[in-house]
Amino acid sequence: MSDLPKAYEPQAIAESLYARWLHDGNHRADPGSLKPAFSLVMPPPNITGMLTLGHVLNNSLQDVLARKARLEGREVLWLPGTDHAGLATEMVVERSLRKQRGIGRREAGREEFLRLVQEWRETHGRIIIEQLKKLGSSADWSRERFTMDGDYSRAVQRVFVELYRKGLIYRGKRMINWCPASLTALSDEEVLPREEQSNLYYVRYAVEGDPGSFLTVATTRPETIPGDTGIAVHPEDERYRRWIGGRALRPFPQGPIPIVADAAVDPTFGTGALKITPAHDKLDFEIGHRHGLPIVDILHPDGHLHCPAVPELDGLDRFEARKKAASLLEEKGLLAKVEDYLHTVGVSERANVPIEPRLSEQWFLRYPKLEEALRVVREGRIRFFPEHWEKVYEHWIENIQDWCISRQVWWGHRIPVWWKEGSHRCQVESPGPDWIQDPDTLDTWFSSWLWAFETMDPATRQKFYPTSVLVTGPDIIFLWVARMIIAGLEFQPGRGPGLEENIPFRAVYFTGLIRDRLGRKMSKSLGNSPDPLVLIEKYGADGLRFGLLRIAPQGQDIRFDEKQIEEGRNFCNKLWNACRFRIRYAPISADAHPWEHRLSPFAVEMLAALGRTGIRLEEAFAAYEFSEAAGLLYAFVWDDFCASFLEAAKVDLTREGSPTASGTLAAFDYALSWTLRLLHPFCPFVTEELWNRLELGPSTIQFAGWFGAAEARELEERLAATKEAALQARAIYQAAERGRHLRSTYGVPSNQKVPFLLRADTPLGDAERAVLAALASASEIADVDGPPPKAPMVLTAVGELYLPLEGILDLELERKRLTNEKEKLARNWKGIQERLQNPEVSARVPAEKLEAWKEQAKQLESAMRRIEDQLRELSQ
RNA sequence: GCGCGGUUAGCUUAGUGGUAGAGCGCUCGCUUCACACGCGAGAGGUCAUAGGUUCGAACCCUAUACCGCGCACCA
Repeated sequence: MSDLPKAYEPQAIAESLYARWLHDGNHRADPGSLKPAFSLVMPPPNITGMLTLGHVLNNSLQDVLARKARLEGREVLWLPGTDHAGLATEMVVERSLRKQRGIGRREAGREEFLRLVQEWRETHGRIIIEQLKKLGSSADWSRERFTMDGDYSRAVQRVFVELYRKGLIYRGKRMINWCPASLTALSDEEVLPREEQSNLYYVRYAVEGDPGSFLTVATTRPETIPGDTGIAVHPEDERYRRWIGGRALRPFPQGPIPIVADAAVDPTFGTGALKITPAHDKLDFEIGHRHGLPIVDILHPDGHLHCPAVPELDGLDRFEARKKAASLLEEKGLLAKVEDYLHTVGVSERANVPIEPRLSEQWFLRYPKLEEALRVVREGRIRFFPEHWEKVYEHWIENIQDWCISRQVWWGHRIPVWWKEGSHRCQVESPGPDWIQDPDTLDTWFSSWLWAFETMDPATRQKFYPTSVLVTGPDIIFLWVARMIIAGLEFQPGRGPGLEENIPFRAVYFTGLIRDRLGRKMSKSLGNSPDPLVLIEKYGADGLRFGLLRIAPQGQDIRFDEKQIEEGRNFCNKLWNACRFRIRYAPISADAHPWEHRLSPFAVEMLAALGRTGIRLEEAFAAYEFSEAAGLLYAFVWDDFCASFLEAAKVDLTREGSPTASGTLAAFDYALSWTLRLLHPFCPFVTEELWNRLELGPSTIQFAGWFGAAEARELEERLAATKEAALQARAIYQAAERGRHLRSTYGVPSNQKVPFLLRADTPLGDAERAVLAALASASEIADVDGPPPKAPMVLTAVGELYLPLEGILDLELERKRLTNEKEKLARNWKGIQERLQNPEVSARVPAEKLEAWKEQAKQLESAMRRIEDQLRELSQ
């Protein structure tokens, strides 16, 4: 055990510690273990992903849970992996293909393109995994899974076949969300609403057989006019009633279209007349369907117009066409007016372009087990933290739509359907050489919804499924969380048929979103997302983790500020230096029993604070309040342990023949040993390093036990007889603080030792007096019987403290200070008196509370009297 | 439009009925023998607004405003 470097240098230790943990297999989960199980599955990051602060937060939280569980003696499985992210990866690879060879995936061909994706995945796909290791994540990397692994892929296909046979998966021609940039269908959940400033065009349609009459329609999309096959008005709308059943003239290509009545039209919006383009709008499609209107598709899949009948528009991009259509209308005198209009458009999550509602033949899933999915959450078998996400979940389940699961994407799980001469078969293996497999792949989420159990072999499932908790962001509550619950209930991977055994997790912890200092979302384009690896480089993984977790309250977004990470690092350094201090005194005891020694009041008080912290920590963890837990530990280490106890210990340890010195060392070692373990989940590296350097126990801290509520209570019981001592320690700390206030008020510099005088309420022992002197930087603290002449005074919990320095007393200042103090006390006293004298209060407030107030008033009175005495003294 | 959160010191926030707490930042003083990634002291708040309940409200209720999020077929 040698002296420690002056400051904690995270870079120097992290790598080798992590390598040792891996080498020793410390994070491997053993399904055969007899220990109680604790398990998590890591939300698999995309293979295109780079580590973001969101990942840091999410994985730090999981690591805290995993490491705490190991310390508690549980068998932990934290199962990691990556997600193939069909569309995202395909876009990334296609982009680089275009850049390098100037061709798209279609020119390259399916086989060649997939080869390139594989290649890309091998070189880039695990970057984020390596980054997670730098964070200290204690996942069981030997079990790393990938959603395109052979076994996993087969499971995805088997599940498809199973659901198909149950009649839950079907093929249908429906209105779906089409992404014109990625050229694929999307599910409703992958379409995000975005507010856009656009225009509302008022277009005049001539009414057939009624010369000079026009029906004006308000639309945001004049470019879809060629696809109009009708006009709809509300059946009760008096303005248009006479025209129902008639026809209007479509401006281009010119032609008559029927005017129909439909209750879905809102007569109060726009003009109350709606142009019907059944091929390009969901509502229009429904109305068109009801009235037997033809469907005219005027868009190519890529969003360019396909309408040879209107050459001016044909081939234009949809946004170009919009402008062109407006000017065509203008020319024809059919554009009544244009208004500015703010509205919401659906945007493709990945490609970030407005989606097109499009009629298309796709595969759909009718969700099974919805009743049960609702029930397991309502009945608390799965608990959400924060709780309010339950409502969001319920609302989604109750209004659920069939899931469009096919994608016109190559990178992904190929749909297990085989075609021959227009007929198809659904099975995993090919039915024969002349059968052709469906070209489409499955939505990536159709594979991730199996993640909680298809990543586990039977033995692992037996031990670890259902998992204990899922830590994830609320942005994927539908995409992933809800679907995983449904999958668990439907496929029943658990030990038995009960709901309880098949839910994928018992709790879901939703993290907050990390925003920048100005409250904006982190995004690449804003350039406001710091690189976590740079932060790790600067502050260490421990500093980053602790700093971030301390400011991440449950359920609230986090405003990120690098200052807070700096604080995390400073905290680690504080801990480091407390250990550095300890090493200099005496050998450390790995199994200290402070209660077997004679203890100073300061040691008692610190141990009591440890006990309090332990109990509150347990409550915080039970409620998944991680920032609360980190805050408790921060306060204990910084305030109770370092600022108070350690400073007092300096006196005890340097006093010749102090009878409490051995107790102070024992208390130090005992508290430090537990503190390191309590902090280990938050700061794995520095705690492991210190644990080893101080030789506090076995070769790794990771399984060294946990200071839970039971241990905390046991400690409190052992200290029960010493409550008085703890109070005394607190009184001395308070007196020292008041003394420093006096010094500061009179401008005595910190480095100048000055004598104090004390009129003590009860005699003060030498040891306590020495600590008070040290904390107040006093050269001595001498007893007096009465007020010394003309010396500034403060009231303290141990008596009146005077600073009797010749010539420094500023009478005016001192009078003002004391008068202010008295007034403050008086205000306080008055408030209590009013309460006590109010008959309604005494009638309602419990007696013990009244007693406490009376006691408080008495103390205030005594304090005021003393200040008055002093004021009188000064004016003599 | 409906629903859910939030609004406390310059910033980040704790505080679910009895005199508003912390960290950062700021000001001042300290190379005090663990730590300047530190130590000490101080200034700084009509708890978003308006009503209500209560002896008493940051806290409970009702509106309003602003911010964020979810949901929704008003073109």
